[in-house]
Amino acid sequence: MGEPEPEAEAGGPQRVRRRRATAGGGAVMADVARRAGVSGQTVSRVLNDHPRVRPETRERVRAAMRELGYRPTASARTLASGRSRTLGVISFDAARFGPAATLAGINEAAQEAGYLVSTIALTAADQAAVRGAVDRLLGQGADGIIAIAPQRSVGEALVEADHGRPMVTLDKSFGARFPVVAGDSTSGARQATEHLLRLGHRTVRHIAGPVGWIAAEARVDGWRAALKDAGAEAYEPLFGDWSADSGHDLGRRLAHDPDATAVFVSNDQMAVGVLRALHEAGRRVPEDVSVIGYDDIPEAAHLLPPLTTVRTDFTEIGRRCLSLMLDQLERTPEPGVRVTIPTELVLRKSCGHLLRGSARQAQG
Amino acid sequence: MGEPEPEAEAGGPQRVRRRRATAGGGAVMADVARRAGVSGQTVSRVLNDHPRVRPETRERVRAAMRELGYRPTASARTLASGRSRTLGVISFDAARFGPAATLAGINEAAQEAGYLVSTIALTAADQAAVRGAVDRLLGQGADGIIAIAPQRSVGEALVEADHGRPMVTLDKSFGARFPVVAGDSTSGARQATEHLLRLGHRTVRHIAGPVGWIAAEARVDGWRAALKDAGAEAYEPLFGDWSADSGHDLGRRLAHDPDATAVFVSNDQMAVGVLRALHEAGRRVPEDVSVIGYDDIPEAAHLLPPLTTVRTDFTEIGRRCLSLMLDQLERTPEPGVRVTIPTELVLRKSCGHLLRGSARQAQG
DNA sequence: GGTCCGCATGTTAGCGGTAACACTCCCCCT
DNA sequence: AGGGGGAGTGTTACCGCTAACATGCGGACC
Repeated sequence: MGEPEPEAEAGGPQRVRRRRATAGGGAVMADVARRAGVSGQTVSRVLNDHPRVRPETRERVRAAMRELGYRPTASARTLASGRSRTLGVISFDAARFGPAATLAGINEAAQEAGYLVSTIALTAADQAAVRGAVDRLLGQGADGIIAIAPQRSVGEALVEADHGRPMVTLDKSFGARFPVVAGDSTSGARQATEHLLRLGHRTVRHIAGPVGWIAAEARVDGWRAALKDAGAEAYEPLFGDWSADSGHDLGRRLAHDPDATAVFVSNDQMAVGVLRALHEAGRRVPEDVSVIGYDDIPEAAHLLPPLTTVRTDFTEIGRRCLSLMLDQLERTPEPGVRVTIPTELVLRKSCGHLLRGSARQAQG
Repeated sequence: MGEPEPEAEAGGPQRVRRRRATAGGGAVMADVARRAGVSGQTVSRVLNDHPRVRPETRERVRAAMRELGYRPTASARTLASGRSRTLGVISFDAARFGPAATLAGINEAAQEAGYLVSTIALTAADQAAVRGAVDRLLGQGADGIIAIAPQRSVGEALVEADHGRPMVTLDKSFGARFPVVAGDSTSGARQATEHLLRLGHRTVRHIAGPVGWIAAEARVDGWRAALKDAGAEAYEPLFGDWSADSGHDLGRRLAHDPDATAVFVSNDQMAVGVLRALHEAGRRVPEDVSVIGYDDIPEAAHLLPPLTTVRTDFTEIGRRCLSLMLDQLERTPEPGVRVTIPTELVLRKSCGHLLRGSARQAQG
């Protein structure tokens, strides 16, 4: 049955054939070359769509590849060429909607561009962890790194862990060192606040994201700016941790303050908690209190009441990250680009007019 | 200033030094070896924690690595050893909470085990896409593949795309071909249904996930089994697409049927839509209708009313996937293991007793 | 006191590709 | 007719690392 091993009985203790690095012991380039009657280099050229190959030869090589089920070995290509067609992504809080959706956008776009994505999900934002992640990704041969750096500390660690390869970051700018993509949090917060003010509320309270988070702070800024422009009083924001639990806790504090008639919440999850706290305290939304969230998670339209919120297109953010990365990788990079993804206020039913001290009439 | 290029002026047109494959032009093993005064092989041994190295030598090599900022080149290691310490993950619907949380669990556990994770997020469940993903992952040198295969068709495609490397799948079993991890959907659905029956409801309606999804069908089975055991009538389930939007649509249909006093919904997102539909139709939860969801998303506790639901520990699912993978990779694999992650009914406020034809008294 | 053995380390030959260069043809121009 | 040049292909030398084998050395053993 078994084929005779080539040179199986030649003199002396033969070196053991080393395990192949290919998956499933498949064919390698030399096998394809032999079968197609060409050199390895020609196979390589076919593989890389090099123009200088006669169509007929190309077809012969392709056929040989198909027949042998040939699959190029990425590590060998990477080693020889210095390019891996792999991108590294560092993410935080990957289970939350925003980051997860952004990640999905990056993945999708990467796939279309023929890149593979290696992800490292970090929990701690300390410098050592970030640096370690960058090291592992680069060691793995990543052609570039996309870092979701939602916290200031992460951004700083990233600058620390500097390296030669292209990089794109999300949310945090470092003096035009790397291109940055971000949702326009300041403007989104401003829109939300102005909408509430326009409805007649004397001022707008704010439940913010945690200190140190870029987006959270940008939203605080936008909110504060809108209040200032309108000459409205700015209460100190309450800081949550993005979770519905924290929204609920903080919402209870606001619920007991009869002066609080309008709340801008820094994300929809916390808004869910706020809505519940208000409901439990017997304050109706939007009749007594108006609430605006942020992000427009898919469930926002179905909350009770449907939540007015600021929509962020996370998928688009992810796609833009990727296109910026490709610019750096394959075209002439513009240094220090900053892409801002516009936001849109989505009017639903959680806001109402404030008329002579009492709130009425839903308006979105 | 510049060091003299070694052999820079030796005879004739020198070959151009090829670009290094290392990131940032860093040091390579030979540099470390030279600096430590040992051979490359010894450096390699230190790198791989080989025991046969004198502690003193080991320390010298480590110091040299540190001083040069040496970082091993993964592609070279992979090429030479056949192992990449990279795992491939194929996921679907990566922006939804369940898959995203599972992915996060996998990532976290992989990191602890020293593996890197490459993710391919698929949108279409067709065979070609799945096969392509497997090919790319293997070509990239993945040591094994974890496939989140929530749909029957994906599972079948996976069997089709068979290959030599270890594999772990999520949700779908293929006659004990690969180890499988899954939440215990059937039992979770049964618990939920039985709880509602125990509260006195004559029967329980079901809003199911889409046809073809393993978990959705398992929940239908569990629900049906519980009804059968109790001798309760089984209405045809309504099939949604997991989204709150579809839950809202389907919920409207139920809301107009006064006989519908208890609903088991196949995930929490759809339940959000159902809650809204019920509210809009003027049917109170839990007084008129009891609702149970599935998954226990972090917001479930803050819905109005707080949602009774079946908790699934997605992070644990992810971790178990990884440990099963490691078993195959590094230990003696048990073939065809099936790990089932238990579920737990979390009682909150969306269910109530049905007394003499009218519902009352919240009980979780 | 020589042999055997095991530890610590070095040497050699790849892993599977790609870059640079060399080499044929064959056509076109002068 | 001879030379230049480009298209198509082959040759060679690596990329950075590891497996297998080889070597040197000191101590235990008889």
